[in-house]
Amino acid sequence: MGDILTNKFLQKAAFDAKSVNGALLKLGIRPVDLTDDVMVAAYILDPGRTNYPIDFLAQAYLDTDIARSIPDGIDEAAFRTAELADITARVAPVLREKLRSNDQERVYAEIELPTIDVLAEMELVGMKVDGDALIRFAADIKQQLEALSDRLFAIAGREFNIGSPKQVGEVFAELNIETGKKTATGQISTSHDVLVELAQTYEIAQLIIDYREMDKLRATYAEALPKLIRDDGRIHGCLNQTVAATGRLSSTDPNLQNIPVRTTLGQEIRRSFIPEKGNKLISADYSQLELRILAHITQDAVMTNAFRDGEDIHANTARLVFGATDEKDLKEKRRLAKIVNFGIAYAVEAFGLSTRVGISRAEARKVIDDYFATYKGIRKYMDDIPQQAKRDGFVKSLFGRRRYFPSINDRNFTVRARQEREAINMPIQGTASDIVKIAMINVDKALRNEKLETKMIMQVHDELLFEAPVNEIEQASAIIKREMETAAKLDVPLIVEVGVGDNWMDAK
DNA sequence: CCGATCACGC
DNA sequence: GGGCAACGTGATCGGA
Repeated sequence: MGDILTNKFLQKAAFDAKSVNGALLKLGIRPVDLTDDVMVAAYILDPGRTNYPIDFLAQAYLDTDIARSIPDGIDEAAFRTAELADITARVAPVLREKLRSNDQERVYAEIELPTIDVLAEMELVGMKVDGDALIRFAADIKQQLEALSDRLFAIAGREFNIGSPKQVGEVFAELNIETGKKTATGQISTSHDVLVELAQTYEIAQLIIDYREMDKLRATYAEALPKLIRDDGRIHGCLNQTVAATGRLSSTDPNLQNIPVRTTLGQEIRRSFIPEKGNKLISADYSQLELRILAHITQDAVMTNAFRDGEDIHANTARLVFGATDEKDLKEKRRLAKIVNFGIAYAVEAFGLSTRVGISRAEARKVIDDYFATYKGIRKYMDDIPQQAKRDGFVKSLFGRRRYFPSINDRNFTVRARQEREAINMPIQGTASDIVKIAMINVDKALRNEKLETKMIMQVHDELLFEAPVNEIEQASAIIKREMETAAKLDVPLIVEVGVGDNWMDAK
């Protein structure tokens, strides 16, 4: 079996090769030269779907159905396995031809297929987590939550379920606290933004904000993660390749792409991700990856030159758009510029910007106008892309990844506007995904070539995380930085910042 | 079981 | 006039 699977002269098509190869890797077999993964191929053809089951592939690409019943005397599992193999083999050439006619052979063969084995290996290696530290942290948090509950009940004059937005709204009503906002279902809104407003006047609002943060850390991380640590002391989650419509990976069971980093309390969770004895963690982050891609795609001269000159892009925006002059002025305006720069990639409108920056809608309108007057190429892009999506039905990343927009001509303004924003964002986020996947493939190959023990263990969209023996740190860091920065050649440089530490927090 | 709401990441 | 930042995962609530 191993001989067949590692034979380079045989073509091999699979359905969900990561699962198959992951199982083989555990047995010490490393399959090579996978010709096709029909699940991944179907994802590249239309990444907007939520899943790609074999019965869908049979129906959509072979115009056949899977068997409704199993013949007498045949084991069901065996039959379905044979059927899966049959459909996989028959659908593979059909998908290949569609990829070819879409000009997507390269994103498939050079990015997605090689990514599969990298992900299988990462899942197999996993991440070491200090479960005892998390359990201690959970106990500590729980005490603080109880103290918070007592204070909240005292203020409310009664007990209530703090975890229920509905009951929080009821308590606000009883205390004559006006939130002003309602949710889509007509309930009193207790969203974070509303609570921040109320916290100016009412202590209870701040306490609920604090409670929610701590309860999140307790339930989702401190209590959940230790249960997932396997006998090897590590968590082996899933990295999903066919979920996100833009080409990003997603992470489940558990989600290791949303480990806290922002708040002091949350950072305690991140500190529990550690290397084995004798190893360190290496974190490598692309600096401003999406904005650099935006500069490249739009060919905007001002933004492109800023990146070429190695300038601080947010400070640059603060000067050019907000007219910042002296240092003191710059500090505050840089903060605003940062919000605007991020908003632009998501096609933010005046209203959204105004609530985020804390200015009036008219002022926000002017900021956006000034922004486009400065970065003229970006305005053109924002105008062109929705038109392209309306004309072709899809837009694409720099490497040919596509996303379709079936509702971009919808009569409903909300539906249409949403698809326009998604279309504007996709080439940016999609190209970032392409580049990071290429980097993963190339770093993995380079580490292997150099016979290093350093292992890639996580990807968080613009960050790669590695675990390395202490004596390999310098060499591995150099390889990682080099391969990531040269993963794509754009009209602006790609810059990667590398950090080393004894936990994920300190490696940043 | 599922939609709504909330919170975490990029 | 409406509705209002892209992409995700997961915990919890509360009604069906």
